[in-house]
Amino acid sequence: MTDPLATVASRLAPLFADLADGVDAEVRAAVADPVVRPSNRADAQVNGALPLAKALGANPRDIAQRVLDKRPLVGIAGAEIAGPGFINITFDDDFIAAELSAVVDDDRLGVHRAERPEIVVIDYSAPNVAKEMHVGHLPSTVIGDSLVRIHTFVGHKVIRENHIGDWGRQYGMLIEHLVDLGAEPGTHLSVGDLDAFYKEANVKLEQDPEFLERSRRRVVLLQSGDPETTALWTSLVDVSTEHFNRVYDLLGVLLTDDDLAGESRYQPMVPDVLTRLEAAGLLTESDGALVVFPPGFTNREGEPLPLIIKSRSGGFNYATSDLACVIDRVERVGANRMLYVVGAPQAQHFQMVFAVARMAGWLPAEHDAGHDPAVHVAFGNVLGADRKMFRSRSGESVKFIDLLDEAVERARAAVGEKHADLPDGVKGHVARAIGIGAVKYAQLSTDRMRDSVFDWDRMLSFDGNTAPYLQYAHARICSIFRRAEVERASVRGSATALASEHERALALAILSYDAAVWDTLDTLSPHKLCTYLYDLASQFTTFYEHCPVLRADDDATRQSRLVLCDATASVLGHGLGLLGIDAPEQM
RNA sequence: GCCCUCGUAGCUCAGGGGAUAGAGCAUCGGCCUCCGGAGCCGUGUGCGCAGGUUCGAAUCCUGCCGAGGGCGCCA
Repeated sequence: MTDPLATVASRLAPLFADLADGVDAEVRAAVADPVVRPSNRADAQVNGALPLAKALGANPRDIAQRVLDKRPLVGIAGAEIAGPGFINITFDDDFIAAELSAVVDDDRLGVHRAERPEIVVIDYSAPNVAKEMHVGHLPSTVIGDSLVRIHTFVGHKVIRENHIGDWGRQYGMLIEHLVDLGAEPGTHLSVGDLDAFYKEANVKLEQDPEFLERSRRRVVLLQSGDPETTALWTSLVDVSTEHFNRVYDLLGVLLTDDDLAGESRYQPMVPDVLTRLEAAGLLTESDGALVVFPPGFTNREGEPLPLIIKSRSGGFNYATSDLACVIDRVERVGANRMLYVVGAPQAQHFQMVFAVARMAGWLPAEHDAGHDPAVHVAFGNVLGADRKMFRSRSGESVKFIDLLDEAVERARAAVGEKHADLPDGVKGHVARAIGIGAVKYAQLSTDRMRDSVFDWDRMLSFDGNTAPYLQYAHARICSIFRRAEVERASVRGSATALASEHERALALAILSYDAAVWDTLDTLSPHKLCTYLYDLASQFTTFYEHCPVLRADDDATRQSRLVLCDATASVLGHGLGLLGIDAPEQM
């Protein structure tokens, strides 16, 4: 734990707790928090004396003074009481320097591990078989990938699940269409354009009664496990996953075929869901369907809203397989926690599924950390510059692969223009890092609950809170070392002196990485990490502007500043890595 | 009709009980022979509205307005 604010908090907390001793137990928990926050008047400020004084009926400044009388921050920081009872904290330079060298030496860059590692299932991406991936899959795929990386980094065991849509009534028509195209079971398909394929099948379904009937029969065959039908279905899934993998490879996310956990996988467990709900006495018949009524949900007429387990026609729908999923993840996988990275419109669905799972006693116990065992990590839409759903000029949804190709092309043009002398091989790699990074970062850098606006020029800009800006900062630092002909690792044991405010500010920013990562994790909000990295890069730019590194006045200063450069680059590179974004050494 | 999410500067977004609300872009004005000018400094404007809780509210609560979404057998 290198977050300096956390260090202060840990020193002050017992003292606040002591003073709060006489307070009613219920309010004590809240009032004993020192409330250490960043400040624009000092390195940090402690606000906890005010509420504590209120609870004790005492003077806040007196409370603050009694805390400081114990001299809890010796060797860490100076403190003075300000205003109505704030404690302003100014860290000792020696303390910052010591913490910094610890971070520089640490391959975790100061980020502490989870105290209690958990098994975390993260459900994300979830494209549909026989359809091309489109922009709509961007948020889930990119946010999910980042959450996977961050959870893994702090020591959780992460189970990636790509809950692809590979089951349902539409597979009857798709398989029949395959048959019409002359497909043999087991042969390798090359369905050129998945979207066109899907549309063709759909047209036939609407126009050809004979085809419709065949499709219906085919659904039954599929559900009953007919070998030939299953083989055709499998080839359809295979050609789709090949397409998914092309997207994932170009995008640079961790998903592989091993992570595929389509709806089909959970079909065999569906009867068990029914049995268990029945045994728990939760199942009700309503309008011919078997349902569960979780309390608190109502329909348009104000009547109780059911979660439908088995439809009137005898079919199961996605609520049922989602419940099967919960059971599987908790009982077979051993999940302590499940994250569903799925769009906000499905909020009510997940609330109901979680409610029913809880009623049935299937959810894991909540941990002491207080977080929910099942969380819908919701996000808003991707909008165009016109604030409407982002679409191509022809009004179609934009294909994911086209989007990524365009991103790389645009980045290639920018790189060619600005750094024409890069070797071609490097240029291609850099173009990809910048283009893909720009798309990912644009998605990750805003609060996921808000709709995001897709704007090529803004996301590819080298100014502002963008991937290229961060990548540039990183590359520029790498170039300092190249120019100096110094190995970055070689400076890591050197002493640092924080002579100027800019060096201090940069060092403190580096030390905040721990807090930034954990804040991101606690709120499942990658944009907090983005904001931090942008702030770090800005601090670096300011530092670099004011503090000559290679032209420093003396060797010790130069060496000290090289340490700051190295640490900054390490955190930038690592932080971008947690977002799933590459940081080239030159660009 | 009920429920959920969102509303912060001209634009795109941070900040989500703490003192004087920040950044980028755009505007305007300066600076610097610059260790990668993909630079630096300055400049103006803002918390949708109204109540409430609190020592303290952009932040929490209620109502209203506005935008989007959801509300029984699709996923």
